[in-house]
Amino acid sequence: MELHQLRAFVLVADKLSFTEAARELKIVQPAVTRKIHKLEDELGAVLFIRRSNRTLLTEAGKRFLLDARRIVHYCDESLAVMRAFARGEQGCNAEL
Amino acid sequence: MELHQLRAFVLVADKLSFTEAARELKIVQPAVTRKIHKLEDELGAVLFIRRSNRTLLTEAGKRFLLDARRIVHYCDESLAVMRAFARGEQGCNAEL
DNA sequence: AAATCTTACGGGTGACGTAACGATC
DNA sequence: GATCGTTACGTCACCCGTAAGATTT
Repeated sequence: MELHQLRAFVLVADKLSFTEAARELKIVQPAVTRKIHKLEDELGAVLFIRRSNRTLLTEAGKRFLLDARRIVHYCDESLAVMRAFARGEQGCNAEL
Repeated sequence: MELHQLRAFVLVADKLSFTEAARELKIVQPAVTRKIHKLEDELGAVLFIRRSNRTLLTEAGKRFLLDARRIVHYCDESLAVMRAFARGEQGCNAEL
């Protein structure tokens, strides 16, 4: 399980569309399909119901979305904090 | 930023040793070095003080460790839950 | 027929492992 | 001189994009 998979999953879940998610991620639809499929394999659970026109979340998908969203959000936040912190204290702080 | 980087970081921080972390990850030391360096580049902050024999956390490293540990733990937990969930309800639950 | 997701295929980037190097005790 | 982290290098695997296929409206 990797972050780029979670980011893709959250986007697809939000848009309920692989096409839209791909556009936002600035990659191509097949790439999104592969990311999600690999994630599903690793989880051992199907996350979406693909119905030609409509894309829906399964129960497992709904459940996982809560976690995925929180994880992604937390990572983004932490990354921003660290970058700000680093900017503020350019010289790395040794403390031996 | 990816999970495998965070996992490596947490291990190195715990052991305070790239060598030990590599052994646990079942990869080789240079691979760990590269993971950490890439992570540091992305964060824009140095995480470790490499002092020949000793490896220490910088202030930035200490700070980031809290987040990284939580994120990794949360991912592992969520993954376990999802797998259990999937095991319990083999047939994916449609709900259209 | 149009739109959407999937599968197949070829190519490029990234990560790994081995080996050699530098530094510290 | 032994240990530990880094750098260089060649190889392999993974992921992407293009193209073609299947399905539904």
